[in-house]
Amino acid sequence: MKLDFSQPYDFKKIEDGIYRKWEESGYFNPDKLPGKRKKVFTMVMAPPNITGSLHMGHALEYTLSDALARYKRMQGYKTLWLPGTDHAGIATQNAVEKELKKEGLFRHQLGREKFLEKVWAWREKYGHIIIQQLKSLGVSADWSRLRFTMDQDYQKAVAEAFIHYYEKGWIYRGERTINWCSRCATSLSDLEIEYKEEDGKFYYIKYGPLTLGTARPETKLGDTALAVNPKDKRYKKYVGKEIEIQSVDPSIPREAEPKLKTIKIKVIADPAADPEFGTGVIKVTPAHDIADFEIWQRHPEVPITQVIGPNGRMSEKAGIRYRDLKVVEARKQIVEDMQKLGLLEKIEEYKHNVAHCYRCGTMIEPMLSQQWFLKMPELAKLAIYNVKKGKIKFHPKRWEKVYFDWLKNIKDWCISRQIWWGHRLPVWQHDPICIPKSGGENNFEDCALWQASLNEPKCRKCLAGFHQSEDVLDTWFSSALWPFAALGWPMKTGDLDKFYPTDVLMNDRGIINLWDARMIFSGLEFMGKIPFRVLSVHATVLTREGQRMSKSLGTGIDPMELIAKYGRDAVRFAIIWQAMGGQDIRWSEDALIAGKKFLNKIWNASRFVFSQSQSPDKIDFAQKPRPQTNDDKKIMANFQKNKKIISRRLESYEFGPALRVFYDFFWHDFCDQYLESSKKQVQDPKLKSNTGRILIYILGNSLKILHPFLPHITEAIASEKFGLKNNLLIAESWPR
RNA sequence: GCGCGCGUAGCUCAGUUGGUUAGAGUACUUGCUCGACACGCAAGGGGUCGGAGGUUCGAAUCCUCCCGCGCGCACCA
Repeated sequence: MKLDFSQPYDFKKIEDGIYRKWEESGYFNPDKLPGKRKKVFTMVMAPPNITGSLHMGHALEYTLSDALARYKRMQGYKTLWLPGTDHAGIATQNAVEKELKKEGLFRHQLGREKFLEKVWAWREKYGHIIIQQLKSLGVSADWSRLRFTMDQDYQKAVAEAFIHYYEKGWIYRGERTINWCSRCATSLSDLEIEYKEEDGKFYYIKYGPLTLGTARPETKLGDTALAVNPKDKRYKKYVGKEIEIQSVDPSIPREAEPKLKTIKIKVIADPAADPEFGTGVIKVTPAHDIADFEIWQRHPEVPITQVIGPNGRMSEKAGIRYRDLKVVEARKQIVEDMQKLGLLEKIEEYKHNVAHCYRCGTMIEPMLSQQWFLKMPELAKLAIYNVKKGKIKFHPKRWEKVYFDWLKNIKDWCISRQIWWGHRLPVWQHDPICIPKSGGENNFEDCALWQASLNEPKCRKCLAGFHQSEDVLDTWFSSALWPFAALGWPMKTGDLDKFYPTDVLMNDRGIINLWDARMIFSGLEFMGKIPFRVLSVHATVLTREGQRMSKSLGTGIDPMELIAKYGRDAVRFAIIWQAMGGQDIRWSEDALIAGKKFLNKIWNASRFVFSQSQSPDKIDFAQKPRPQTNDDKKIMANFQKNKKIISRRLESYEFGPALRVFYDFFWHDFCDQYLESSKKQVQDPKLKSNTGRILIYILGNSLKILHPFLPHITEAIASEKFGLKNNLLIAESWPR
């Protein structure tokens, strides 16, 4: 490629082709970087989902990471930025199911194996799109080390981790009321649900002598007790007694008029009942409410009735009157029935937060089911201790609080999911568990084994045969191993030796607990070392109006469109320009204009400088010229000063301020002032050649400093016009 | 309910431990096509720094309260 400085700056002509040069050089691979490079710098990329296409959040994260990686590379570090993609269990499965639906297919019609074939085919087809998009941003990751969280080796790592926990006795199987998404047909952890405030109704229902309030009257069919606060004097006389109440008879067919039925229900005392709220009486529905389940654990004598099925419809046990109705339909029906029978005292309007699936938005149905759990107390302790001791630094520090708050009140992690796409649990089991329900933790040893210990394919207790668990692991269980599993763990690889622990992890605040915390305790547990030294939590990109960018809301901005319109470097400029710290960014198109103008400025300043030296060869700019005039002294000193500030800013992950400082120097000090005075200086034969050297020196070194931010234009100019030790700017050393 | 963050020029944002006429980008006004660049240069208009108190010789910067916006967490029956 030949640069034509007689033409105005055109990003299309300049940027294309640069990326290929870098890839061909091999410099993204730390082992192929020139020079001695004793110091090592490592980052792992937060692996994007294979379902995804690049959004502004990615563009921000990867641009900042890339700037850091390039800076460190130039600083002489053996720099590894390890890329990958995530299989993203539920998200990907949903995407493929949607695709199938277009053909009128449903995953159960295909069966597990066929369905997984479809997912792999889908991954082949779409999984690389995001990689291409990353490349068009200029991401300097080592693609030769690209990993996928469902690679063969990675699957081994996940199984190894599971077995490790299993042998420690930290994995158990239990029957619990968990968050259930009836659309995805799987359990979800607490971190995988989102609350939305919704208008609802609050129903006051007569229970014999008592009245209680509830937002979910349909779960009344699964009530097995009433609870009051032990200190509540109003209800003291009922505690421990069974009371007789009139209730709706669920055995009357739906077509017929509702009838009353007399049932008995026990009143228990439990601190979970708040005397201040409602009437102070609550119904206990352990199978469909997580808080009620916890009450049940304190009162195991209370029976459990499951009246809602995994499909989100009322079950057999709800009685023929309600059976098969969707939850909301059943609610309508039972309210109507109770009204007719005079059981409903009053209805109030109220607002409350309703849980939804974070992947598909369906309302969460708490549901009793058998799941696998990982005990968290010891792991949480490790994670807290190491951050408290400062082994891992959070930037900005305030995010530590979010991390500590979660870990301090940690609950055991529900790690099983009832989907097909993911890491299948390496356990062989029979269903249901034959140990009697105790409410506590089930001793599952007799009911499940991991493969290696499976010499007796029958349960010692009930003699039932074993089969491999149908469940897969929570996606985050495998992501938690990323910093070391991506480097080859559990094998003892050279990479693991060289590159673990990593230096910096950069990501959005939304996954501090979902991912970062889990990497921290996993790293400590399996490697005995923290997975990264610094967690840099970057801003979230919002719309100009301050809304969340989202495809479904139509508020998203596609970075690829911006790149097509403004070019890669201009988009990077706009991102970094606005990345002023942890503060959220209200995306402003003005920054793109500023970027465009700045690139034009660089181009034209270069044109001027090169017009001063007609050397046909590549120009040497390594020699530091001696300043002669006052203007010479000023520009040389200013360059030194600003270079130092940039380094300091970058070391503390202040990308925006770093860029702005140098923008100011380059535009005003160098172009507006020195370039202008140089025009006079070159008239003087005594100053002419030295002035030329200063122009070259400042320009060449400015391109170096701007390279982490604007890699394409700087590389294009420098690698063509300047004599570089390794032919490319990317492998040059940072100015001294 | 608890916690966190934010409210500074029309718009998007800086403003490091309190200290001279509060800055940048963008937009706007005027002049300038002089051999890097009109995606430019030079000059300029525009802010009682959300509000009210307080500390101080001095506060956008520290303290208290209030108002507005955003986010996170909570056993929300």
